[in-house]
Amino acid sequence: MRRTHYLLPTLKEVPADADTVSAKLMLRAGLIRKVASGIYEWLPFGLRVLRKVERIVREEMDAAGALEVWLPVVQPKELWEETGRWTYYGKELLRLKDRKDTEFCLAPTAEEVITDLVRREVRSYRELPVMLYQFGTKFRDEIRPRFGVMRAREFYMKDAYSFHADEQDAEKYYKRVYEAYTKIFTRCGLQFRGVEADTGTIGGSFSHEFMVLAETGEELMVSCDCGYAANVERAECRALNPGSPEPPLPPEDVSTPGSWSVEDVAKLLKLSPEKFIKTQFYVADQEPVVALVRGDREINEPKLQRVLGCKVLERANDETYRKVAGCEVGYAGPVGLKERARNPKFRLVADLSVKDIVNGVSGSNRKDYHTVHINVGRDYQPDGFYDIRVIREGDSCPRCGETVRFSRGIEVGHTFKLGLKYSQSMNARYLDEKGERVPFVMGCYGIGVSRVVAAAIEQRHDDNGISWPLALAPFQVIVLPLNVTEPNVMGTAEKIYQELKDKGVDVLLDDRDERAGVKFKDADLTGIPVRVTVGEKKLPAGLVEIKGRDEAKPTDVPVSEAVGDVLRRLK
RNA sequence: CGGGGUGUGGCGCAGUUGGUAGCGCGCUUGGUUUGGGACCAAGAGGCCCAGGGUUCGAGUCCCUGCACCCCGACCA
Repeated sequence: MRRTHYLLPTLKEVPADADTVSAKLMLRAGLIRKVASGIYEWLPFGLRVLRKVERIVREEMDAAGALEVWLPVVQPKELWEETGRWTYYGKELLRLKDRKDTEFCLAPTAEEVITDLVRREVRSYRELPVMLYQFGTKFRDEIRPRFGVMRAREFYMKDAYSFHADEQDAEKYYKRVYEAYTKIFTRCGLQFRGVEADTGTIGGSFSHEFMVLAETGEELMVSCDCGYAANVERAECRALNPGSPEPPLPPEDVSTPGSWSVEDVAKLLKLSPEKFIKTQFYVADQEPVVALVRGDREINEPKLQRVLGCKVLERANDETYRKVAGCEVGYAGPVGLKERARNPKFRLVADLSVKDIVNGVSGSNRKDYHTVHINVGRDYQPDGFYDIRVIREGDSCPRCGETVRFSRGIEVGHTFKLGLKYSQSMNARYLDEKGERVPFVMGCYGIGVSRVVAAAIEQRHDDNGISWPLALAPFQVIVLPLNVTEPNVMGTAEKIYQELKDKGVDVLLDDRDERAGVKFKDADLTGIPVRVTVGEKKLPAGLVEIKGRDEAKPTDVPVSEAVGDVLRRLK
């Protein structure tokens, strides 16, 4: 491609509304332009990258036995009502009406249509398993779009859905997709990690997120040398090391007027927050629940929800709190709670972190008083000890016990074992060997294609601009004649350009009549991996300069060997 | 949805007590330059977000919208 015939509008200055590095660079390097909040145009240069990602994803999905389909963006209300998501999905679902006032939505995902398709077309166990996938525009009406295309409202995604006769087959297939994802992100040249993720309200046994490692990432995860890796939302926690042993003392109420937060009371009583038992109130499917966690820790609500097995988990309001605790908000504690409670019908669950607290401190269920020297078993007994807290710096690995490491990442892929959620609610069944109609076991697997592009930049850039991994680079090579009016220079550049093109290399010839500095700056900004510079300085000696985007200095190469040298670099 | 901010050539911004709009970059033309975003000269390009009001006169003051950005809440 010749630069003079290629729309590549680079910017010296950064548009004021770009927030992250990748958003700034995508605008400056001419990949995208913004049309509205969270809605972008992809220019030729950006689209090339998107297509490269798409191609890798497609090849690996095909290799994993998935079949590509094309599903509608505009989807009828009826299907979404079948699963309850027409109401449940909330405002993120963009709804619209056609001229006859029939209601539709713009697809944020495609479980409904795909399940509908498969229930109509797949009838027998003989046809299973079947995995279908598509690339398509998704629309999620995010409250606050940001980070450029990373959290956009309209984005490009690959979504795959598999249908199986039983759990085992679904899990087998799940692993296959996991491996395909690993290949995909490896081929993309990204540093990434597959981590255990929260299965959320959907349930099921498996969910993994694929994170591109980047300091600026939105997601926080833990990992360990033993191979354990998980999103902090999901990461399992062990019981904590008990402090130095001490004899249990008799419980005692102490006056703490006006202080109720762990922080304030700890200061007042000159005790460590680790001695505290924090008492939090929830409502799980209408039923009140009291959860205990050590004073310096936080309840992990998704975990609590899973332990309780409830559909909806909310923080209790003040009224519920008072009703259950029988006291002012802030002064509740586990001791005598069940006896004091006006409505004793609630569950009391404790995190593993409170199990070993000796002579602990908590609210006394009486305003302005706390109880000290509380001990499990003697003073209170929860219904059970569970892992319901958020993992924290310094915690140990749930597998091997070593201290876990924390890192940040960008979620680019998510694999999910759905189970029967959609097949049951949509009555999608097949006939098994015994002639019985049984629901499909399903899995779903997404990759944010447009997000991969942003993540690659977020991971690989420097002060001068982008540095594309070879596999994603819009052009692999840029040929830079420094003076296009000099026939020797231009002729040599043309020759190298043509030869590379003939070899099937994606090559850009910067044939603009611009000063050297402008071209160098643009080459760096746009991040093309290999640069061939043809200039009057070295050409009389029969040399051109070849430089990798991340190399500090160019290498002199004889003109005759230039193409060969470039090709070696592309391997 | 709550709080805050910003809307002025393509981009980044300035615009005084209200007097009819400017700078830098970019763009066009000519010249000089020519190895890391050159210089000189001459140009083109504006319904100052929209609507209403105050005023002899509004980019500027006052209402009302809208858009965009930031923080939070929400959602997963």
